[in-house]
Amino acid sequence: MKRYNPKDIEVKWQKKWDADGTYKVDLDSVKPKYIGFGMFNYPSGAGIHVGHVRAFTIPDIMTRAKRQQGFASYQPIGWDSFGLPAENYAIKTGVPPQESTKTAIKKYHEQYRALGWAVDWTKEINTTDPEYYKWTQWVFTKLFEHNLAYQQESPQWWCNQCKTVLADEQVLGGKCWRHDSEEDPLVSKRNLKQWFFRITKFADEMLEATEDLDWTQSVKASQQSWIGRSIGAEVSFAIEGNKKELKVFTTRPDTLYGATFIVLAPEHPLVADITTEEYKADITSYAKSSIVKSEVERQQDADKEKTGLFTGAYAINPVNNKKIPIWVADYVLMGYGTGAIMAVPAHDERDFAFAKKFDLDITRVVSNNEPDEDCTHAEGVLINSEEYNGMSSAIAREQIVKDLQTKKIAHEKVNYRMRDWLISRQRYWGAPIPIIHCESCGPVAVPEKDLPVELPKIENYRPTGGYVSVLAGVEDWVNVPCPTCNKPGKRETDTMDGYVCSSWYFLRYVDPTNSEQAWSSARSKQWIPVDFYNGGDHATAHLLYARFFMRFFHSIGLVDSPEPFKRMIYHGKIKAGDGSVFSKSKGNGIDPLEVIEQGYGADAIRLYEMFAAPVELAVLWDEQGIPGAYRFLNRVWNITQEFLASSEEQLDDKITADIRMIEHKAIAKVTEDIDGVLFNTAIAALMEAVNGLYKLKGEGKLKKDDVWQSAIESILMLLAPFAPHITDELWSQLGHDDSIHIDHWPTLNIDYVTLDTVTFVVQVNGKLRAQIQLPKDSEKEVVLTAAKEDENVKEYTAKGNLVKEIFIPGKLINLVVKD
RNA sequence: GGGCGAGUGGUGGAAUGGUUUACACAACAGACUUAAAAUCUGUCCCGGUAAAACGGUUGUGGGUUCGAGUCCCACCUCGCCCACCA
Repeated sequence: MKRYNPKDIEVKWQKKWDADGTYKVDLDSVKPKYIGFGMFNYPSGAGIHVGHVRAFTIPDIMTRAKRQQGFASYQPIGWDSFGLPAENYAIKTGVPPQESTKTAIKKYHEQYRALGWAVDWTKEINTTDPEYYKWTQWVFTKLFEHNLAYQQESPQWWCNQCKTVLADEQVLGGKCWRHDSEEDPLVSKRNLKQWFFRITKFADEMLEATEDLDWTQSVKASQQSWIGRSIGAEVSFAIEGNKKELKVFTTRPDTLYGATFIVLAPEHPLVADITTEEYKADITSYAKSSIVKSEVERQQDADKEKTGLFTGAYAINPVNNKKIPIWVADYVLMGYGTGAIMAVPAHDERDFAFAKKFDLDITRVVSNNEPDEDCTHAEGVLINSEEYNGMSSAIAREQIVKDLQTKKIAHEKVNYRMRDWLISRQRYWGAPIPIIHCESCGPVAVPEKDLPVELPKIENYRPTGGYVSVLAGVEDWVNVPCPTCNKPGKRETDTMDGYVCSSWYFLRYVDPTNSEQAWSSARSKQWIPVDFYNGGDHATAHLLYARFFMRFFHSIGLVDSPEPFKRMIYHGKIKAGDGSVFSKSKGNGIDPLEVIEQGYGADAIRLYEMFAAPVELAVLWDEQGIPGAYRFLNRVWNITQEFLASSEEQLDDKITADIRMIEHKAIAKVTEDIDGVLFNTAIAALMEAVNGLYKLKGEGKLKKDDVWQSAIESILMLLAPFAPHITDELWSQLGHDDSIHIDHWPTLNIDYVTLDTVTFVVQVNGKLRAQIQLPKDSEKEVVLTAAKEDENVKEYTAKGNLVKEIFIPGKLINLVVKD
């Protein structure tokens, strides 16, 4: 009997799949389509560890199952290969990122193949390939054409280690997303002229659509909180002795009578204008230090003592014409709302803390159950608000805005937490922004015929130290004629945020070699949205960006769907046994190739990782898990060998029914669970089926018979998405010439899993007292009679009077007994 | 502080409002073996019993129900995301 040895079979099948093009999809197939994959991978020098295996096995199973079920199933592959690690490596070693990226990708190829992931290598893409970033640049020019890409000078996050600005979404807890460990410093702000994409234009649409997405709930919640819509009003306050008006945003216009002072952000343009001579020196230095001080330091600690200064100026509260002081404080942020607030200390904790510290008036205007001396955010009934007294907060809120609106003092306003997407990066290893600056024409997009704007090869990658990229020093690249007027112009020297490349790649996947267009509409129509997407890291920003791009493409008729990903799973991380995260810096990542080399094989790693827990949950790496999975595969192998070696013999009806029951229960459960991405229970069902067959084998009932063959083949087909190598091997040993992975999925026959006789549970007062075997469709009276005959049931019903019977057909009867 | 989610054996985890603990890991026992590994078979929530019966048990307390791990309310703990966003 042959023994299960993954080393013998896995490489053999990987080669055969490659040679046969088993996973090559025909993009113009007439079969129903299915496309699924994990989030774009960055090919780092270290390769993948066992944590990544989970991320890529999940879509592998989904697309494999669909391929077996007769779909044109496509698991694409590509590399998100622009980025800082390769550039930093170049600075250190002088090896061009073009080369180190290629080397890294090679290692990934080896790992991906060894794990048996069914990707279509013939359609591989790579963001650093000029043929790809040509179209990334084209996307930029389209956005520019539609006024959704613009330049603006403003204070921006600056990571001093990356030597570049960062988008809002790339700052986590005040630190750069690439430098967020404890020893890393906070990012700071620099006033720079930068390129932005107007993502906020779609904020509302995206928010509305989020609820209906078939995505992991926590990811949807993240999307919603990032977009952060709040509905309120913008109210204008007159400034005493100044013609200009001061606008504030508030979500609580019902508390307007309680606004006892105004607070401006230190950067607010009116600060210089209104500050009186007496306070000018102090205010100027406060504003200066606040602006230089990173905004994160200002925000970091909500419990921090409030700081601020009086400007000497007063505003007039439009509802009661009261004179209220205008202050400057760093707890008000220029980037949100209007950069100015009406402070209502009685009903806002921050304003309350500020008022207490600087001894400002506190006027309660909402009455509720909260104690008077505290600040309360809760709603209630208005007091101290003249004609609005007695109104509920909700009604007053609308009424006050309505009344002020007629005087053009206020109007309803919706605000978003999300800011426009800053995409400029002052680094070399990115896609150049395809803009030429011309003195007479301004910024001009590079015409499509001149794309791509290729990255020039350079010798020294070290950033200049200023706030520009090294590209600024490549003179013969920078100096080009203006495409419009032909006068001398200069190229934009910033490159694009890597997220730009990864926000549209799924469209390139469905038309990877198109040299005329980024993608054809026929292809996007057929294949997009993506049926199945999964990821586990940096998901918020990437998903927002990809959704934004799709909405933009949709708005100009380039795609049919406004959403990129129909179904999205956010899987939990795999952590080291001690609970720490696998990481390069810790050096605790386990290379899956090592585990394969130990002899367990790729199938066992895959199976273990899918079986350990539901996909959304974090999992601690368990050394014992792989041998466990290997043991199960071994049982599958051995029973197949024993079947092949067994003697032919007719089975009796009882055994036939038992085998079919085992087979079809597994078909029903595994098919359903894969569809629901419930892999751990699908695998458990397969184990149960194999255990059932082993039991029959132990009783000497394993014979060479069609019923046995069918059961074993069904189990192999159901196991194939999880363990592709062993199943294709056994499939061929069972006499098949074709691959198990294409168009082979067992069909459920419901009759085989329907029993004529079932176990009825008999309860007395909800407690189990007996189990009786009866025909499945027995009437209540029959079950009741049988139940009453049971000795144990008799004992309990004798304790009182039977007042009621609850009957669930085919399942249960509950006798309710009372004294 | 806000939002989302979760608390079930020694462990990872199962469970359409209907037999709690499927499947596995670890542990223990038996078979095979000179022996070990591998493999096969069995035991495995707590109390109770020779074995059953029986009683208790899904973070805590209450509620709805014939019946609650599951639904509702309050509380405790943990995880993730957001957070001086007006």
